[in-house]
Amino acid sequence: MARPADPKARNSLLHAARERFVQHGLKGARIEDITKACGLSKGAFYLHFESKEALFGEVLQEFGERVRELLSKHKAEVIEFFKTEGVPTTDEVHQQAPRYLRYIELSGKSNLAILELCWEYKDVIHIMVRGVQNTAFEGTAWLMLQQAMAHLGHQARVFAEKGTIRGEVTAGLVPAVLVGTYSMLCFQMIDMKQKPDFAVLAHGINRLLYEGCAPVAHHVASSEYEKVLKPSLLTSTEDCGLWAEKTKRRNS
Amino acid sequence: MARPADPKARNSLLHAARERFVQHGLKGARIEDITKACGLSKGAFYLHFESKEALFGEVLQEFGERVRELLSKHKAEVIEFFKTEGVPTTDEVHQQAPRYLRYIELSGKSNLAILELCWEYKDVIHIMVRGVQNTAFEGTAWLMLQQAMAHLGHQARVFAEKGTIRGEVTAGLVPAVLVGTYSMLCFQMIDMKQKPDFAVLAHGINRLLYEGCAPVAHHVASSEYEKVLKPSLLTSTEDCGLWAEKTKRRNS
DNA sequence: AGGGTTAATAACCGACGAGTCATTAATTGC
DNA sequence: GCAATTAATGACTCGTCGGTTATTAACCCT
Repeated sequence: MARPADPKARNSLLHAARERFVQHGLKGARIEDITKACGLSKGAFYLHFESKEALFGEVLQEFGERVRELLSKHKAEVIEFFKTEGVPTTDEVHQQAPRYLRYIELSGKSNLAILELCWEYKDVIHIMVRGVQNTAFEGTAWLMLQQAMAHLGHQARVFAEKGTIRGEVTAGLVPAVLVGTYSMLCFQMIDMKQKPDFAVLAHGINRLLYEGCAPVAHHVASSEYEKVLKPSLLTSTEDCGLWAEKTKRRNS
Repeated sequence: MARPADPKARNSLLHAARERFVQHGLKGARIEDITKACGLSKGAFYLHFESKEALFGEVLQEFGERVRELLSKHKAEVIEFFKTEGVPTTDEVHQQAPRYLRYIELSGKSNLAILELCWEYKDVIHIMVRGVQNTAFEGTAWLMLQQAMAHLGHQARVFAEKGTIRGEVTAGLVPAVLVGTYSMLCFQMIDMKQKPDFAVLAHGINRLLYEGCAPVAHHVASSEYEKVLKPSLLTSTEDCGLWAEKTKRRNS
């Protein structure tokens, strides 16, 4: 009884929009360019989407759900591991004990999954980080990074209590290192034509981090340590307010 | 013979502009708002600056010079250290030997200086990263990050050759960890009202990184390692093209 | 075939903001 | 005080782009 819409029009618009957003940002991308790329007119866009922002919001929602899903799964796995196997001790880290290595493997698997997801949505990440000036999505990326850091900070605290992480390495530093590193990897993805071997990277990062955080082995003379380093560097080991405040700023 | 310009007008504009840029981005900040904040009219802006972009370019230039200065100074210091003291060995890292600790201290000092500089220009950094969509400065931040990674990658390679960094931790990973971590710290600065104790952080990061990268101690049974971890995770230790290509994209 | 319905078009409107420029105000030297 | 000069003003132009809408085209059903 009526004229049906081109079944692939909506999808085509979505695709073209994401592409333009990467190139010019959410604000910089012109609706007419998006529609033109699909062989449609400007008006057609509004038959399928409320606005540019609504389109991007839809994609972002999808990505967000995938991320949350992954994070809660990882959280459950870690809790399960701690419950059945316990938290690896400092010595186990130094000795490369099976329990430590199993934990690293578990952690690496989860991080690998996150990297894979980031690869799938690399354009969205790129847009979120660099393409949403003065839109409703301003700050979304930063919010997600902060959430990720909070998520990881929780875990780091467990290790800190167990003594797996030495006091010198501020507990708040661990999430920053992890999130920072993964961010760098994500930022580079947009320029890669083919997917690299994330497994190696995820694994390497975890080992680097955990072994780097491990306290100095008991058998090592700690006197050397005191002799060389200026004590002034180490007086304030508390969090120096760096991770305290839950930021709030910028609304255009 | 002529009316002199208000001597503090230019500086006042610079200051107000940076503030607005942080809040609304380079494009989103309106010239009239900037001038209004200084009690001036729109036209006055053009007596002092070619355009908004020119103003920001001036500030950025200044920041860039300070950064380059610091990096080249650090490079010289490291070269000097390697020449007079040599590169710390794996065992020295494990034993927390004086030479290793001196190197960490040197490295920490330099990173501290960088953090201090970032604090001074935290608004500029914020703008560069999140406030230059569709301007000539698009991608500047990313470029600087890449340069920093290249700079650090050079150093990491020296350590890799000496065996201080184990092959498993991809050499390219080290710069990503460092730059990523420092980026996270910089991103947080804009929301802090007072300067935290960067010395503790800079020191902690360096130790975490170097000790995390150190190969497993000789006396530790590496058989455990092989037993638990799937070999598949470790087959491709090469750079998987992640750090190869010198990106080029996005020109509006 | 043709009437009804909806997709799609493109000319149009309106807001917004960068940059201009004729005009006015302030300051200096004589 | 007055002429000369330049700072400073703000109304104006102009291009851009998001969103609207009257009109046309395509399609389905009977």
